[in-house]
Amino acid sequence: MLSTMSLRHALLGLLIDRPASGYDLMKRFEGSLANVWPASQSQVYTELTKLAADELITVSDTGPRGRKEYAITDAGQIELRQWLTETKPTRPARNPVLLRVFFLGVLDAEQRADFLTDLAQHAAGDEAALRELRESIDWDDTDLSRYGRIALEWGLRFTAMRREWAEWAATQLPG
Amino acid sequence: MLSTMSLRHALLGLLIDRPASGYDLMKRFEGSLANVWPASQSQVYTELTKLAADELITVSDTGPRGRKEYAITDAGQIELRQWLTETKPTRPARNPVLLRVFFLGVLDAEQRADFLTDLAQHAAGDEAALRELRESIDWDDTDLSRYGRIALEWGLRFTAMRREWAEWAATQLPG
DNA sequence: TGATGACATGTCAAAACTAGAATGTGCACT
DNA sequence: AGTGCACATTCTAGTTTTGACATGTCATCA
Repeated sequence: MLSTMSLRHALLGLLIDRPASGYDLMKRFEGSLANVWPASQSQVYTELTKLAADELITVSDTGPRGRKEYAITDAGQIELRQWLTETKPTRPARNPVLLRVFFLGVLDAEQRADFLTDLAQHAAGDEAALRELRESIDWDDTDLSRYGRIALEWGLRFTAMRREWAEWAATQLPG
Repeated sequence: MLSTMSLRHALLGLLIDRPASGYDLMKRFEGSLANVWPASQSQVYTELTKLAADELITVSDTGPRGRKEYAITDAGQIELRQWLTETKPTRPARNPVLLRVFFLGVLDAEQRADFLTDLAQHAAGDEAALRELRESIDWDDTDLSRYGRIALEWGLRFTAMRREWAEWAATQLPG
């Protein structure tokens, strides 16, 4: 059992709000959590089966088309709280962009400049998309809404930082 | 063959500078790339074997204690350049911190505040460590040095952003 | 009634990653 | 001569992730 196991906690966190089926969870994922913890369909169903086996969730209801609605158990709630409060030493995340930056010397001057221009433009695009997302959501008073907004702000600041850095980096290239 | 495969490119990138053994590469990793692409010892050796099998690198020399020195081949150089210029659709990265933020509502007010204070402090600590790293390195005129500096600046801006965001987020918590 | 599309779950193989154990060699110093 | 450390590689076992494939059901509407 690894210390990460974050998909399970993402699912537990969604289920603490209200019971849901795998299909429901997939859709709720897309709206919010997919931005911070992408997961495929097969992963979600596999993890739900495991969570049920570990009795952190139970099948609370069944519906048409074999629908299974899951609800979080007491043990699941405890597990979720434990995970939330456990402070992690969080090792540095992988960064494919910076990995490329390290080896920019391999390219010629024009390609290098293009690379950074591309990054700046992508960041600007992401920034615009997040702004649009912020406008499109009707923020209510629920927890998920409040904390989702805070997470979105992180994204906005991050994209701004990436854009500014890429623009600065372009000025640092050898003439 | 997946589109990522970034460890191979990290190794190719290091080998383009000069030939090295697995052991050498591990050490060079620790100094620089480990910050943007952590890899374990077993991963490095496994990948070197595969790279050699794919003829992107070859054993250029052998030494005491079974040492095998690898050199990049022409095919390897082509592969590296290709990877560097290929523009990636780059899906959103996993973010365990933000995942937790989404579920902060589960905790009580004090725990929530502690959580964000912790984040701010960790970010501040990381920022200080990076500043120290920047001072401790003797930056020369090599490519790795120039681009390493640019990557480090990314880290500095990122940690600053994280700290500022965590401080701001604390002001957004419900009274 | 037939087609379509949303609903709904599941299985599989391959690749990647984690975490460590196991094994041994050569060098330098006392 | 002995000892300890840096050098150096390999293997194993388990977990996670990816990406696809397979299978079937229900509701709606033309």
